Amino acid sequence: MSTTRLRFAPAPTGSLHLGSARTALFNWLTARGTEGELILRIEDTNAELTRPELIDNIYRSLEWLQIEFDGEPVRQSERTDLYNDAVESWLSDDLAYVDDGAVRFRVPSDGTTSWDDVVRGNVVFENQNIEDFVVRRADGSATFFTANAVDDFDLGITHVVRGEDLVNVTPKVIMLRQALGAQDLPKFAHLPLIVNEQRKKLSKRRDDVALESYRDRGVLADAMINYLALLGWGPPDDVEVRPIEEIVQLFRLEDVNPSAAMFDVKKLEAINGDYIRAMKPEEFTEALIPWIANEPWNSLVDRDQLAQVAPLVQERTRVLVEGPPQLDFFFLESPEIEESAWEKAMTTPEAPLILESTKTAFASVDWSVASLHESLRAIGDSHGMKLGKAQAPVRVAVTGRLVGPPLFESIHALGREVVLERILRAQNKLDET
RNA sequence: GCCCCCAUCGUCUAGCGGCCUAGGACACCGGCCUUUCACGCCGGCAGCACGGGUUCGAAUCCCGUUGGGGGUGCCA
Repeated sequence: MSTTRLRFAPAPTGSLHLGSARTALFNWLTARGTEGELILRIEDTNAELTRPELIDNIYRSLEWLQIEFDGEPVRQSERTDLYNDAVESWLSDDLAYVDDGAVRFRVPSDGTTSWDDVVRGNVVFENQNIEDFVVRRADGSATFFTANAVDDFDLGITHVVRGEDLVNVTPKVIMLRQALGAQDLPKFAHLPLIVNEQRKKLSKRRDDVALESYRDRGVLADAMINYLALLGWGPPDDVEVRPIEEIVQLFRLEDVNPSAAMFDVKKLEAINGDYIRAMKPEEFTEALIPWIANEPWNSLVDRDQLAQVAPLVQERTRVLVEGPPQLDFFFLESPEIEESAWEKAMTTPEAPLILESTKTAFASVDWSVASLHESLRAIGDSHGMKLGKAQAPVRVAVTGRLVGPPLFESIHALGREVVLERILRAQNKLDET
C-alpha cells in the first residue's frame, strides 16, 4: 500500500512541451523517491482534444524520457458521468446555478481560500476576488476545474505537482473539492515556470518548446532528463551531471526553487556532450546511424568503416546532428574543399612543397598511424615547420577542411590509394591557379 | 485595471542567522596539453535589486519600494 500517489495530467495539445516534460519528471521523481505511485491522466474534457494522434505523441515522448506510469492512463473523456454527478449534486445543494445554459459554481463573497504550497509556502486568495466560474459548459461537458477536482479526489491523489501557471486555479479546485465533501487537501507544489531569454513563459509560437525537436537534433534522453532536473532544483553536493537513480535519491519537492528558470540550450548541449563522451564507441556509432541516414552520402556508408571512424568524432560532438558533417569526407568520392580553408592552408609558399613531399613519403611509408605521424613530422621539420603548421595543407587536401578529426587516424582509415589521389587532386588544383 | 507569484554571478543553482572576504556548473576570457578542432587540466571575470527594520550578528527573518513574471475563457 503506497502512501503517496501522484498524477501527471497533460492536455493533449500536440507535441509534449518542455515545461510539461519537466512537470512529468518532477512528479516521477517524487513518486519514485517516496515509493509512491504515478498515474497518467489525459485532460481531454474538451472534445477537440480527444484525437488519438495527439495522445500518441505524449506517450511517445514520455516513453522516450523513460518516465513510466503505474496502471493504465486515465482519460477524462471517459469519466463524464462522474463529473455530471458532481455537478448535479452541487446544483441540488444550491452550490451551483444555471447561467446561460452553463453551470456556475457559487463562490462565497467573503472569507479566504488558502493552502500551504510545498514550494511557495502559504498562498492566500480573497474569495471576493474570485468570480463564479463555470463547472459545466452549455454543451454539457465538464470544465477543467470540475474534472480536475473530481479526479484528484476520486483517484486519491496526495500530491499535486504542476506548473506555476496553475496557481490561480487552485482556490477554485479547492472549493470544488470541499463541495465534493473532501475533508483534506492534497499537498500542492507549484513548480517555477520555464522561461526564455526574455524571461517570458516558453511559448509554442516563439520558442522551440517541443521535446521532439531536441530529440531530433540528437539530444539524448538521459541528458535531457538530467538537464530538466536542474531547472528549479539543484543537488546538495553540487554534482550536476549524474545518473537519474542518484537524482531520485537526492530529489525533494521541498527543495524546489520557486523562481522561474531560463531554458539554456547551451547548458543542455554541454551536458549532452558529457553524456555522448560517456558512451561506448560502439554505442556512439549506433546512435549516429539515424542521423547519417539523412545525409545524401548515406548510400556510400560502409558499416565497418563507420565503426572505425565514428569514434574519432565522438568527443567533438555535443548533439548527434553534429556527427555526420564531420565524417562526410570518409565516404564521399571527392569531398568538396572549403574555399576559406584552401585560402588559408594552400596559399603559403611551403604548401606545394609539403604536398609533394607528403605524396612521395606516403607512397611507401608503413601504413600505420604512428608511421604516418612521424613521416609528416619529419617533412615539417625539413621545412622548419611545426607539425601544427605542416599538417594544414595535407588536412585540407585530404578532408577539404581546416578542422576535423585527428589527421593520421583519418588518413589511416581512408587508405593509401584514396589519400594519394586526394593529394594529387589538390596539387592539380594548385597548378591551375 | 484586478488577483497571484518571484527576486544570489550573463544563465542554472548551493546557501535555510554566525562555517560566506557567498560555493559549484554552463557561457565568456587567459594559459597548459596538442597534428587542427575538440577533450582534459589550471587560472580569471562576474552576484546577494534597493530602502527600512528585527538581532550581538542577515544573502538568510519581517515590512516597504522597485523590477520581472503568471493569471484574469463555457482552453487546460
